Amino acid sequence: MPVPYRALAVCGPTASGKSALGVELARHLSGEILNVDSVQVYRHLDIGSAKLAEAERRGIPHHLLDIFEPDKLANVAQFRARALAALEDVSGRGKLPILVGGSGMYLTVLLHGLADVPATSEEVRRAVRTLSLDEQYTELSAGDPETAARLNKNDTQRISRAVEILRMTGRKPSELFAEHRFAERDVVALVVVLCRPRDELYRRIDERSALLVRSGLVGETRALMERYGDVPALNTLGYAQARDHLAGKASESELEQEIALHTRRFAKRQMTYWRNEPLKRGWSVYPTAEDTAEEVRGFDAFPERAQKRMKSFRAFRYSEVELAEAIRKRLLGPMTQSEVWFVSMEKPSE
RNA sequence: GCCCAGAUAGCUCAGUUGGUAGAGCAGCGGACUGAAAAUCCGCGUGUCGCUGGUUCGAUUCCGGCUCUGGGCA
Repeated sequence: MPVPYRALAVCGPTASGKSALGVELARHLSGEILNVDSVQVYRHLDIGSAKLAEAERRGIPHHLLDIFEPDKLANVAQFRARALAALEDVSGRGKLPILVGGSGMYLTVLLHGLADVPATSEEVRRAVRTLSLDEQYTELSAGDPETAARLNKNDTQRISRAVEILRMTGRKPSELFAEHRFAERDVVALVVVLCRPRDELYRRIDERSALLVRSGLVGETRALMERYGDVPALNTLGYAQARDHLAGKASESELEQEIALHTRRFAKRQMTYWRNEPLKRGWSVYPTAEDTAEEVRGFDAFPERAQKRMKSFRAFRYSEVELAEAIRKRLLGPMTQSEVWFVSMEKPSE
């Protein structure tokens, strides 16, 4: 087996400033950007997915953007294949690959691989979907009681997928996943998770939502709908709300608020992911209990009582230059497994 | 200035014939193996405006005060 690729990753919730930070770090560390965002991989989904404009990329090469057509459902397996190729390319030219994006599963799968299951078959998928959810769940319960017990009866996507795996392989998903356990180590990454106090993050989300609408999200959505129809790629943040707006379900001012609302919820799910994923994957986590680091939470936006229930990230506070220097030093040393740094920036990077 | 109505969760409100309270939205926590910006699960988070009085006990009844609407001047 070849030596694992080594990479830097910049992750964290949406609107935290990952893209801009990635570009800055690429400039300091002689790196190139590899997109790890499940919507930015689509061609023509530009405004709604908040792709960096050419000028904002500041001459840094960006890979894995615009690699799929909107009417062909992208998936994490295809992404992984393209990403490994890009890693080889960038590493081979002596540049540091910098993985930037908010799609947690895309990063997990890039680093740890996927269970050995054949690609989604449209035929099987169609056949499974002719069944009601109850019928699918019954079939799953018979074929793989363990997976049926693990999944909630309402989890349409996972139940369908599990039944597809059963039918395609004749094997239980629970066994296939147990054999794999994300045990591959094709990429060893230093994962920087960008943290912000929640009130600050939510303010940025409000601003971004307004900006998307002002920049022409509705027009972009209309054009995409006319060209491709109501494809799954448009069942995503911003586009889904713009679609409702076009269908007359929401006014323009409601649109902005709806986008902000759904974006906040998404950001919260991302924070849950990054808080909990590193330990599950066996990554080293910094800061440790011994490190002096500040707590990052929603200090100001919520009353005392709410704070008690809100988990915080302990994070190192860096300026961009200090962070780049710390990363450089770390990457010079040996790294046999991935590690994650929770980091907050001294100065907003946008 | 006077009259009326209101003041309960972050917001809009319900409720307690006197035994410290519950809905919606917002919010918070979690799951996650080929749609992951998707999909799904769990959780009320409270000085019942302040202050006296009555009472075993007041968020509830009574008085005063403050604030917010509306009306009359």
